[in-house]
Amino acid sequence: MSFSSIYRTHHCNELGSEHLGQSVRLSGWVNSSRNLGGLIFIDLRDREGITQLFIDPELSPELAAKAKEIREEWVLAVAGTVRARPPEMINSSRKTGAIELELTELEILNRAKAMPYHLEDPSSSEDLRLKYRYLDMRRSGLLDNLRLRHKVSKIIRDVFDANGFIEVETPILSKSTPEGARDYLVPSRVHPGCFYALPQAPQQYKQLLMVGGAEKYFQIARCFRDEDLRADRQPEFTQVDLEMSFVEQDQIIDIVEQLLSAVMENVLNIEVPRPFRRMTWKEAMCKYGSDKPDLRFALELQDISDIFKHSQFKAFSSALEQGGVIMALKAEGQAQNCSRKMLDQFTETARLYGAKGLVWLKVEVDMSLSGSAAKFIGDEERAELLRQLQANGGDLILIVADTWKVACESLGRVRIQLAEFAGLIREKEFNFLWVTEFPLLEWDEDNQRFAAVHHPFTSPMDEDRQLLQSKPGEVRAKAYDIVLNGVELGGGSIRIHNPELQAQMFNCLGISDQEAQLLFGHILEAFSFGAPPHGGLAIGLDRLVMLLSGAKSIRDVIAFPKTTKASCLMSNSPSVVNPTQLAELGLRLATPAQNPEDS
RNA sequence: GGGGUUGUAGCGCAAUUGGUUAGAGCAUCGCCCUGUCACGGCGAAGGUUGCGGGUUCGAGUCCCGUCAAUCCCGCCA
Repeated sequence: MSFSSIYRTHHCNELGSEHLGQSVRLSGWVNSSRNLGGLIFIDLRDREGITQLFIDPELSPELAAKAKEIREEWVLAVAGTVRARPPEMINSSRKTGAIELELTELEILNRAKAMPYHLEDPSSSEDLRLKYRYLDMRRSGLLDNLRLRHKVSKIIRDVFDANGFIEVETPILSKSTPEGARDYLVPSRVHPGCFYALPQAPQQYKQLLMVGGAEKYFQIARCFRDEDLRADRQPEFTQVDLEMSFVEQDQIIDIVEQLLSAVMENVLNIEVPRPFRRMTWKEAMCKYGSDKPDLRFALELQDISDIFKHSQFKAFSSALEQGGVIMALKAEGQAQNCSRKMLDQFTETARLYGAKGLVWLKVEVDMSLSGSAAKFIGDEERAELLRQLQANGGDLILIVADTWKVACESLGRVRIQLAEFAGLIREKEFNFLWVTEFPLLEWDEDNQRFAAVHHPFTSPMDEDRQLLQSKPGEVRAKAYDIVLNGVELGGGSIRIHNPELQAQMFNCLGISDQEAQLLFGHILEAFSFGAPPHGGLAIGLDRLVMLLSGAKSIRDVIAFPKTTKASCLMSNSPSVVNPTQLAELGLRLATPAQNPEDS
């Protein structure tokens, strides 16, 4: 790679003892300057590193005069001679620390105002850093994350290419569909009253590419969802999207494992054992209380309903009477470590996720039980509980009695909190996991109908097809998620390519033939012209890079992210627009505009 | 839509729990300094305590509302 131009012959992390005596040119920003009166030092920084510049005012008074006014972050082009530092002045913490550049020329390419905040201060508030994102990039390590992201994208493209995939761009101006997330809408000028939607995912296009015979498609695709944000959710984000024809689940899984292991090997130099572990959704929920379990620590939930079939304890008996379950989590040796305050926090977590409460029991040295509900537990129940959980003195037992879903999920959250508290998580591990056999449909209480867990084109498992009419809630889907360290990295499914099955699916979802035609007519028509069996998957690129870089938020791996209120502090978007723009689009505001800038 | 945290000088923080003129550091500006590397020394300037109400003789501090950032719940096929 050549850096050579009229501005520089080398970059700022390049010069060393082997360049002694050479005349070179450098350009960059002033990282810091130290004027000692009789000597002037300037640390010049470019994206590669820092080189110390040196001026002796006695030898070059005109350079010294210029250097005197130089401030942080000014842009300089300099020329000089590489010379060795005195041995005791070598800075071993810097690659270029053995040398310095004795200047013969100094050009100020640009001045800079005083920085709005200390660029290297990691405690700087995030809103300032977002407002001055371009300054944040200079020193905070953000640029390193963007480089890492570039590297990941590059490897992904290489692996896809080597496997015969074609990268295809699909439209950003797309069609709104009622399922799923809220759409971002774009008004059409030529069709007054009509709107495009920004894609939540390239889902339909990629299936149409399969009908078109592309067979192996991928795209690093921007997706848009107008929902409330989180540390791991931005209104626009990037998916590594893929789709293949004439395949079943195993071929999709294989290519994704190739992608991820290549990324791990090339980016972090970590070899990931393949094939990745697989687990059914049911097992994940029962054992870990999550559809994206973190397997960097053990701690499995256990169903202890049978032990308490005749329990006198009302919290247990009423849950069972209502068809619920009693789930338990045993934390080895944690009875002493967990203070009352900690147990209260666990209880709060369980409640946050819908549980009515959390029962905790400490196993004493004599194998008796103490804790909130100990007195409601009979001797026989106690013995059976300790036997099933293989509990010993000093263990802590946490119990939730509720509906199956609430009991598993709430205790699953407690499981994570407990692991963090007790330091059980193997932090350095990258634990990949496939979760398979997701349910196809989920009962939607609000709308009193079944809704697709994945999306309406997901194929049911062949052996469960006959349950579609009788027990829709029990049908499993050919759907699979890839999970890394408790984070859902991506998911996909084998799609329905058979028109009758698709009609049956719409029927289950309560979508009439007419509605289906209106919403999905184009894709249904496409499928009627000979659709190949196909399936695919999408990986959240932002989340993947976040995990690889160790960042706490996907904002740290996105060049210009938005805040939790979906605004950009740097450009002040969104903003009000000119009335003529609205008029052109045939739009009139029902509520007065509230420009975030004004408030 | 709901809950938590935070908001004091350009920046990150302090202010003895309601009591005099809101402080020191970094940055800025001026002067000094020959081996620094977050150089150092001396000096100056810098404030409507996010905003709006309220309680009080007195509010940065207590109360209510509001705005912003952030974390979480709902939501995210």
